[in-house]
Amino acid sequence: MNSNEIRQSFLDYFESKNHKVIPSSSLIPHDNSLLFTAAGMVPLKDFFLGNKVPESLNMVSSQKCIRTIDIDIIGDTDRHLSFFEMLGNFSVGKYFKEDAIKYSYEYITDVLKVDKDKLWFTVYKNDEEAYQIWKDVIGIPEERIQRGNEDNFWHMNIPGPCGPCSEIFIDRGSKYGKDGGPIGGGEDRFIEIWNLVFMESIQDQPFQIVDELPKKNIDTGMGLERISMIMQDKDNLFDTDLFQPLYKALLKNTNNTDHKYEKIIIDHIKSSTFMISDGVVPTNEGRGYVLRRLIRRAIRAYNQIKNSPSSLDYLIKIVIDIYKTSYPDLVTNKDKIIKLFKKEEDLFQKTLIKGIQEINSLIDINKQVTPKDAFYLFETFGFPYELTKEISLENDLEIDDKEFYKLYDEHKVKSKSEKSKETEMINFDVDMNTFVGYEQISIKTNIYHIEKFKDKFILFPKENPFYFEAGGQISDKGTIHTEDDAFEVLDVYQANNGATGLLIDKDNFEIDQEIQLKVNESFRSGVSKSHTGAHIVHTALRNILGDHVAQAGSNVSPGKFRFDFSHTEKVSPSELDEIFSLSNNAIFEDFEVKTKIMNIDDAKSEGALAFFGDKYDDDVRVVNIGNFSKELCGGTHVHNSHDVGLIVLLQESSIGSNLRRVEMLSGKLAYEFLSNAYKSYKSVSNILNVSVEEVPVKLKSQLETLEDFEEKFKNIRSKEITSLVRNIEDNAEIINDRKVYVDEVNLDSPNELRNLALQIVNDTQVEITLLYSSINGKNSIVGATKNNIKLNISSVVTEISKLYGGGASKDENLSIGGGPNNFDTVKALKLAKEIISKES
RNA sequence: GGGGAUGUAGCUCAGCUGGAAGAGCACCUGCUUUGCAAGCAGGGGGUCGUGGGUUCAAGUCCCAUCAUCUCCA
Repeated sequence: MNSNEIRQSFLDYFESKNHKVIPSSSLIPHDNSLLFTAAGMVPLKDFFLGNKVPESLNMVSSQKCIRTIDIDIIGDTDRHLSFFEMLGNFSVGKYFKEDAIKYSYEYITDVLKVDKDKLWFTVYKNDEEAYQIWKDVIGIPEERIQRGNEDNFWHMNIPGPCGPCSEIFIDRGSKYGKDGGPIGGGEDRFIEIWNLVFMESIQDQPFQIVDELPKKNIDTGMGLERISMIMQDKDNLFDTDLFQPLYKALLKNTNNTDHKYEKIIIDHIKSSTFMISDGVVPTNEGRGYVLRRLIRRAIRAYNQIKNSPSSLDYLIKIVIDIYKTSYPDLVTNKDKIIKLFKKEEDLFQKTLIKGIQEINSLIDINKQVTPKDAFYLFETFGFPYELTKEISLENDLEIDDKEFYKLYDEHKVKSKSEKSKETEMINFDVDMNTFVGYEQISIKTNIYHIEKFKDKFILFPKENPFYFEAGGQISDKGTIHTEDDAFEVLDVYQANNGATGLLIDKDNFEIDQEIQLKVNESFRSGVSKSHTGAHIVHTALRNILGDHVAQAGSNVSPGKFRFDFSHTEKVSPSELDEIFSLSNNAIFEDFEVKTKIMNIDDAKSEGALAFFGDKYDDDVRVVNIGNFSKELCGGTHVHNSHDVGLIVLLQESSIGSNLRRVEMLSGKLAYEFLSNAYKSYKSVSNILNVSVEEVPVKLKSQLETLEDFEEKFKNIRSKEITSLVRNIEDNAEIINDRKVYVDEVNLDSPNELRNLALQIVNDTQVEITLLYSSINGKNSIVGATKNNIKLNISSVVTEISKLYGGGASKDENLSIGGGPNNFDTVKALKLAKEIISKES
């Protein structure tokens, strides 16, 4: 059976058992606390937690996943992959252990036709129920059911749902290791193919069960790669049809075979392809950084074994070929994937060249490479440590690994960021309330729950019009009214089930009390203008710059908004101009803004943009701005594009490689900005005494005139100085047969003073000169001699400058000095002459 | 979010404890020469990223800011 057939048979089997087939969701999870979708249940989390109800309680999927925790191990083993597909069947409170176990057994033995005698099973140590089902209902001999400890208990490491699990293994026979079953036997012999999780309890700490879940869920996962390996009777994952085409193509371009490097390349190129396709861009932070590491690790491995300078992009095409039927997006995004990948290849090439330069100069100068040097190379230049070691070894230098990794760990600790306020988890046990803020901003309702929070209180109203910060839009502001009083809402909080509460600092409320909630109207309308504006700008950016533009974050507040997006280069002024005229024209088109709840598949097929990664949810809220923009969005918006008023671009900037940011104003703030700008402009036109339109031309000509005058002034000044120089020549005195001129002069700048001294010794018979000038009340002294004079003028100037509390430069023929203190100039110059007469 | 580094001529970069802005390549002119990075002589080209500050004096020190590279979370 090839892998496509296995995937399909799995979906078909469970569809026949009343499961709804759900599509693989994006690798970018909706939940921003996760880097990537790492399991089939990630997109379904809200259903399992009871926050939402799915259309069908039984579901089945083949979910693409990324796991990068052990990225450094990939290549060393035959088991680790960064990209894999998880086949899974799920039940939200519908069926439980017995059916889950029956289905899995039937699928494996009847559909895949795996030999029953090769199957082994594990259950959690005290899960008697599962044990009984395997033994009595299915009829598995007791010796092939083992009881496990923590490996057989699933939880998320936080307070929340948890439960035992049961795993299914296949015995690959004695050539893969010793007998004894999955627990105790050979790791490579007993391969885990399927994990069935029975989510039934609530824990407050890992393994501390405090309660039963009201509804019991089933969550299972079977790695497609592993089951393919079994079904295709291969030794390892890389020999399956999911990897073989890549492997064959790679071998054509390499000389010596090294399995480690081959595995790294094949695995990483696959995960990179999928990640870029789902909108990740190589950058220096977050998901983008993981992608960058994968790409660079692949290139580095390729450099070790390739036989000619070449790009790895040919493998991307093969990845797409393997997966195109299940993931047609790959084909659509092919050009984008290759473009971004090659760009990262080029960038890495540059960092390698730079790094090699640095390490060579270290070896040349210091004759050694310390662990500190190696870490410096790695941390500042991104130069791979193994490469540093290799080059050092070629020069008979060794580096202490331990010392290097010590520095690395120190750096990791130093980089740990402090928790921001927003990510604080609030674990209140509170029922869900209803958000009514799309329709109403003022409402009478009742309090159903009050929570003390630090020295303040959080009220939970049954119906809530306050928007909680999400999708970049900041939380609403407003007030709570009782019959005779009003309280300001200090902040909006959300409990982890999604119930929204209002923070106040007064303890004046009680459960069931009726209150009037009022969202600040102008605040809300300001935010809505900005949010609709952000959608318009998003579309404009995509229209002008291209479809690779994807939102990387946003911040929406009254009158101001900013939008971060992926883009590989600086946006040119003319592009910005186009983007903003397109945006403002959209405003003037009077597009109606309509929100509607629709099925996600329909939304997608209509081309709606998903701001962040999609999550599986049947119904999504889609915001349409005429036919101009269509986005999935939970935020608040104005009713018509003209309500935005105006969009002004403040600036475009970089926030990291391949990431740009635009900052904008909307509505009244935009008007005020332009109005002030116009006032300034108008006042400039008044000063120049021309009409506003003529300002640029007039200003330019004025500046040219100014330049002209400066030039002329310089000429006049230099003539003046020349005549001054002649005068000086006449007044020079003879000291020790040398023509010497020492005097105070009146000049405008230290530069002029220096030039004067140079002219005196270069253009006249004077051989030694020392000049003092008070320039803007500051003491400047300069001394110069003809080249053939032995006197070190620097020492003279230094001596004199000391009188003023300063110092001087050290050139023997020209020295500039000065000092901050007051001193009698006549005395100073007299002393200068004395020194000159003594030393010359 | 936290750390490290860089920004000087068209390009690649040097510039020490502050004291007259440099090299190589490229470019222009002339001579020599017509063969694999051609030689010689001369020349043009710089807001030293930007804005402040300290100082008699800042490419150099301090602060802010922008841009680029890079490691970590």
